[in-house]
Amino acid sequence: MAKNSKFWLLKTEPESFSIQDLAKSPKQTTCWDGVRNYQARNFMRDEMRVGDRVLLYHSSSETPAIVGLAGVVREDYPDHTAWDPKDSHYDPGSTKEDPRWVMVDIKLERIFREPLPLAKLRGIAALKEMELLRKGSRLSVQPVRKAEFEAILKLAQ
DNA sequence: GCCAACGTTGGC
DNA sequence: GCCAACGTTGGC
Repeated sequence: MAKNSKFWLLKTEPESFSIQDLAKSPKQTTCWDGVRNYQARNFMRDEMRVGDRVLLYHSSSETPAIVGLAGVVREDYPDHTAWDPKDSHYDPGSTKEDPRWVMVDIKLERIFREPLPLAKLRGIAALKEMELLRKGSRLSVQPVRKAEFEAILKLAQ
């Protein structure tokens, strides 16, 4: 792990793309497409770097939970799904000359043996200020503090 | 399915 | 630039 690597949490709805789907992907790698929120995009575009560590979170599922670990293997490049009129994330405002949305590639590192449910995380003192646990938090790409990341790894072992 | 908390859009 | 209306996210 690079010295200056940062930590992130990425949300996904397992019904559309789960960590199990990532495990079955070629090279266990996927492009993280479909992000259509400026703040989330800016994190991907301006701060996510190869080697950064990523927590994967299943949202809108029966038991919302952090389910595993991944790493950034390719930095920001245009999200081509924004150009596809048939894609649910189509954005006519994004052109090939001036792409509005970006994505990164992530590679699976591991699936936690036991997912860490939101309800459990709420009881952990070290995570009190975690963005994920903030009321009304909706960011699908969010930074995670080093201490938070380490506390979560500890819970997952 | 409900609804709180957001982000975006567009009239003025 | 304000802000109401609307759409979306996501836990419960």
